[in-house]
Amino acid sequence: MELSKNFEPGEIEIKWTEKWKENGYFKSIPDNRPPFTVVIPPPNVTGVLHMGHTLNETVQDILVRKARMSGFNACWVPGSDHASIATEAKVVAMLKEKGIDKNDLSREEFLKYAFEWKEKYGNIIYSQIEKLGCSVDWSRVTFTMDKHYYDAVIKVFVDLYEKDLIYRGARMINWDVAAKTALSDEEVEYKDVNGKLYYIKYMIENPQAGDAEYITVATQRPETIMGDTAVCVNPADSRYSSLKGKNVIVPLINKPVPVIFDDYVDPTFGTGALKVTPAHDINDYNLGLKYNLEVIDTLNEDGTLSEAATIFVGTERFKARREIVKRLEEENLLLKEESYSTRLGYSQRTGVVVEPRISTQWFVKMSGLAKPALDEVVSGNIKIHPGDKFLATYKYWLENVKDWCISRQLWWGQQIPAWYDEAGNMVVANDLEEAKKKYFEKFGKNSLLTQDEDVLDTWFSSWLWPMEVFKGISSPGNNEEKYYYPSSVLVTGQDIIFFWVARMIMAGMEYKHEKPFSDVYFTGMVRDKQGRKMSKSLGNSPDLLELINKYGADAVRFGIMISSPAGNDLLFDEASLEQGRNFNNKMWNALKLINLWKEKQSDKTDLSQHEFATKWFESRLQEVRGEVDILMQQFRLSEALKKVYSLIWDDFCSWFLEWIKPALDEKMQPALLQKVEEYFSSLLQILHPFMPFITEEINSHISKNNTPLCVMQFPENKNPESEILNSGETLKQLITAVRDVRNKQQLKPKEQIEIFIEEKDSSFYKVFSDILIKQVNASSFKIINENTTGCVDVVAGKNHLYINTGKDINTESSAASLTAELDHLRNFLQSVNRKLENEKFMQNAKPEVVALEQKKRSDATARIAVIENLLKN
RNA sequence: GGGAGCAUAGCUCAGUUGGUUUAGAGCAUCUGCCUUACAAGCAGAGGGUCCGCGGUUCGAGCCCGUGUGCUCCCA
Repeated sequence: MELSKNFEPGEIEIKWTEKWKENGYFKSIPDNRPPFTVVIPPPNVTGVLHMGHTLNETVQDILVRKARMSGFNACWVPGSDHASIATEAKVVAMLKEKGIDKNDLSREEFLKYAFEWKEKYGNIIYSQIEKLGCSVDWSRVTFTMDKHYYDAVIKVFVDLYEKDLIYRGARMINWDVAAKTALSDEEVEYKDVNGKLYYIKYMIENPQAGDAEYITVATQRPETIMGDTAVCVNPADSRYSSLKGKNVIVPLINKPVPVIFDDYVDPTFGTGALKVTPAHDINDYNLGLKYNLEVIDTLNEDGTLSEAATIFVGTERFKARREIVKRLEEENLLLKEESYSTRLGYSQRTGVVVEPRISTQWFVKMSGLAKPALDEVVSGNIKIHPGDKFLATYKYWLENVKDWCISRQLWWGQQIPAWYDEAGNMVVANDLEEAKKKYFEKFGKNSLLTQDEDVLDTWFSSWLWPMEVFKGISSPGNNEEKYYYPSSVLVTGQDIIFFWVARMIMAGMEYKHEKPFSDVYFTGMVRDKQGRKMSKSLGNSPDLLELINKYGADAVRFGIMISSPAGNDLLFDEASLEQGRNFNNKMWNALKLINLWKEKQSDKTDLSQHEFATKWFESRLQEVRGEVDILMQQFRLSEALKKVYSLIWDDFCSWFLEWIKPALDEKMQPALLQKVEEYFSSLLQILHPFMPFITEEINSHISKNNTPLCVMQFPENKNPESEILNSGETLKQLITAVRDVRNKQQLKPKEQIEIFIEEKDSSFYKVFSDILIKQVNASSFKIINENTTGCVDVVAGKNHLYINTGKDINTESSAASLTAELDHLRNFLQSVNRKLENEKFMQNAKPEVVALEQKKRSDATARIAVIENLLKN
């Protein structure tokens, strides 16, 4: 069969995707094998895969494929979450384009549009996961708004409410004025910004003669002054002691408010006088509670000034600030402006500045749930990788966790199962019918009940993910759950350690009394090659499908894994994808070489001349297979891939294939060819979890076995023979050293040389002398006992070679390099001798360390003698 | 402001309880090659004050202290 010049991934990827799917290789049903369960961190249904996902899914696929090939019943559950805020925003925008205002729709109508939208766009993400080669079980796709999932979320809400772990109350919460909903603390991102501090006059009501007419209050937010209900100073601050019992006049609205005295105020900050706006600042709110102050909410839910503000009603908050500053100036109430660096909270979802707002919301009590989740990780029952980095963060958060605000003023999501009568009496129940029953039991009457309008935070559904994908909440104790739960590894980004990971552990401990996963592997963040975060606004995030089109999925997987040290951020550079593509071609060309050999086979059956090469390669294979196993158990996937890459490119292609390559006029022995194909197939098997498509494709050309690699089980690994590995290393060293001489002497490839080696143990060299001769284009290789003249001398390790190039030799440059090496060796020997002559070293060092130093001394001494001898001649 | 992590070749990183030839890899660089699998390649080479300073030790890239720089988390 004619093979293309280079590997062409496109059609091959489609072919193998189909084949895997048709045969259901990734479908998992419980059986006698041990399970290896992974649940995908559900991406937003609205989204497309970005590079962070790509890294994540690739890591999971590598682990899952490796497990599937190692005797496990591997089950990787795909899915997506409904992403309340993001999706609702997209649907609202889509409706707007159609000329429909969300406010004109009923909840049911809106949800109908939302589900239509989800059906249309929600599958993009799945096709991308498939394109990447992810071996997920498509029969298990789960969406956080599926019927059973929805019910499970409601069930958990009701249960936690009945356990008194959920409550409803008015609290200061983070308000997103764009999405018009409450946010949890974790959804707020703080950024340093340059703000301004405005110094404003608050006139004193009925000042006494000789007293000041006003006090100066510094504020960053003049637009909130209409909500002021007091001015607070420190009781120890002598500047203000005369104000006891006085009122001051709030500027612009001319409203008198009391001066209160509290330690909370820092006299050294600003002017030492604080305006108190209980509705718009958490600290002011607490002061308000203490001093029983009125709470005046001067903002609407969309961030415009409310009726309560009385002036600038309907003006957007930042515009209102500018207008108010202008008016204060006009009225001579603004003393000065000062630039001031501060921190502002931004909504993670919409990017707008978050408003602290008093609002009645639902909360989960966290402290009780946090304890078991903390213990599980601290005790090592759940292992975090890399642990040194994240354990402390995890601990700190759980030890200081605050209650979780779970209600959102949206429609897209699980509607809170609380029902109210007209007087505001409430029951919590799984559905209306149950609510009616409970209501009657509680209040002794029937009444018209209305369900809470709000939905639950998306994380309140995804924290059940590892359980409910197996229906562990909606039908607990079912066989699937028993078999697959707890899952094996969770692979996710470190940015959602609190949002998701910690909460999943809480939920798992609460509902299963068992961890949801045994290991957590945190991948780093994908940055561009300048180290900047990838973001839409910077436009530095490449399109995954374009990359796959350009390089192939295997090359994308390779590129992202090779530059992804465990847990560290990854600097994404297309050059690494190129490296992956080149690697594909390298393997493709090895296949082409083997195919050429197939076409002209000899009838010879004597393999003895290739015994060294084959035995050596077998041992290398075993050695690397063992190393890769260990690295993968430690989640050091990048290093494992590097090992396999080098085994294939260097050991197999550059060394082994060249060593056994028949001369131009010779044919290939069938028995040798078979071994080559076996080795290649083994290599492809080791590489398969990393690069599934090309490995399947090449293997299908060379393997007699029809089983695809994705389900082919790894053989039991044997121990490599260290002696032959050592000999192989020596042989490589010799070849390289002689080639270096050839280069330096500027020999043409076709010019032959003679090699002599000085060594007593000739059998050591005999086993590979044929290979050496062939690899350096020598006419002969002789073992001698004395010095030879007219040759170039080479010292490779302990081996001393003489090379007759048949040309005049450049003795000067070789003498210079020998002298340099001699210097180096003498220094080295000196440092070794210092150790060996040190009594304390001899007393304290372990015997094997001493022996090693002695060996270093004798080796170095021997080499020095060889070089000195050379330089004499 | 509190806490964590990192600093090794031009770049990205390995370097195991302190001792393995006075530090390794990939990429990049340089030199020579159109050698019949592969120029998206082959062969070879160069490249390091292990961030600074101090300490512990017979011995420090590794342990301790301190300074500097960067990154992240929390308020």
